Amino acid sequence: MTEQNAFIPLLLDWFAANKRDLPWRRAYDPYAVWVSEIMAQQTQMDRVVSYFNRFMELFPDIAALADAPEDAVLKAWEGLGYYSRARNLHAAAKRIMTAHGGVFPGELAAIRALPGIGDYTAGAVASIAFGRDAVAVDANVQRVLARACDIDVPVKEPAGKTRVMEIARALLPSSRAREYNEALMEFGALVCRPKNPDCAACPIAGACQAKHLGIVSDRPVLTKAKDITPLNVATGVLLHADRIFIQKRLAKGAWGNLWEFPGGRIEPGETPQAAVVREFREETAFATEVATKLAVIRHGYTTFRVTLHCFLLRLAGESNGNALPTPELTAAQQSRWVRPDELAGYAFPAGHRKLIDQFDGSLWL
DNA sequence: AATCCGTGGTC
DNA sequence: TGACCAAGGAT
Repeated sequence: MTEQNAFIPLLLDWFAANKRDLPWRRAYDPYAVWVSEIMAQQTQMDRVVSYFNRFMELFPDIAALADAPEDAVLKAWEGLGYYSRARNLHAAAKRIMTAHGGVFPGELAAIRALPGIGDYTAGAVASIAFGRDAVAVDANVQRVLARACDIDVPVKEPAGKTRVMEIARALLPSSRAREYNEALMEFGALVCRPKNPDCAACPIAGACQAKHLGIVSDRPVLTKAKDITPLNVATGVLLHADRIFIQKRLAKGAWGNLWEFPGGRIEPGETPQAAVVREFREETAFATEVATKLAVIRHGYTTFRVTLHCFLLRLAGESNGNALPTPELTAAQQSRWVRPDELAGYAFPAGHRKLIDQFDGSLWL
């Protein structure tokens, strides 16, 4: 791919005139750039900004983040998904305090060695925050270069990934990596979009091979998407003596270290009501019964499409007055009986958060 | 290499 | 409505 680095200056000009006014672009402070890059993984910048601003208010610098309880960091991340990012961010802040004297490292290798930072993020922070000559190849860059240079192999597979990386490195204008990387990504997000790319307004259309060949919609070459699995799940809000039972999930697996209401898959032939009672018995050893059905919530996560049946539960049989029983936990690391107004302070998976926000304490007290 | 890990927006 | 997909990383 030696043909055209001719379009790079056009891209840099386009970026200078069209870049969005994002908060971390004010001073390009390494901590702010780092947080923004972690938050932006597998989502879009527009969705990140409000989280970013709140995060920086709560944890204004690396020391504040390192000193914060992990629960507080996860609460600030609630709704963003991929919560290992928040756990790794927190762990990395602690490591920067101990191993780097509280100063964010400026060398590519040192950045890459931090937990939660891979090739992309290391290149992004090194270039954007420190001006290093490093590439940052994300899905935008893959798409833009696949179209501009007509890459005919899937960019998500090793061969295509390597190809894009080589091109990106070859085109990198020395000492201008920040603008270069940001320009490629911003251009991919705003003009050279996955669907409906705005070729009519494209500043590099004249140099785009896919455009020239009339195959823009065939670039990048996509790999087949994974099948979506429907999932029926039951969960229960156990209310006793004006308290609600919640448990903290295990550190590993989905929603690690977040809080939740007990529940689980509805087995074939099983009613949602039976499932929630069974799950409560298995996860807590509590004997419960359904008081009312609260809601049916639909939401997706990774490759699943969940139908979440939500119930209000009470303890079955003689409940020993207002005493709050102690569970035998099998699927959680700890549990609490909390007042309904305290639910707002805990980080829940999105499906459970939807349930909480839907009732907001109005029904269960 | 393949799988896991969330969520919400878009068309 | 449902399939696709986004400033990825860890194992």
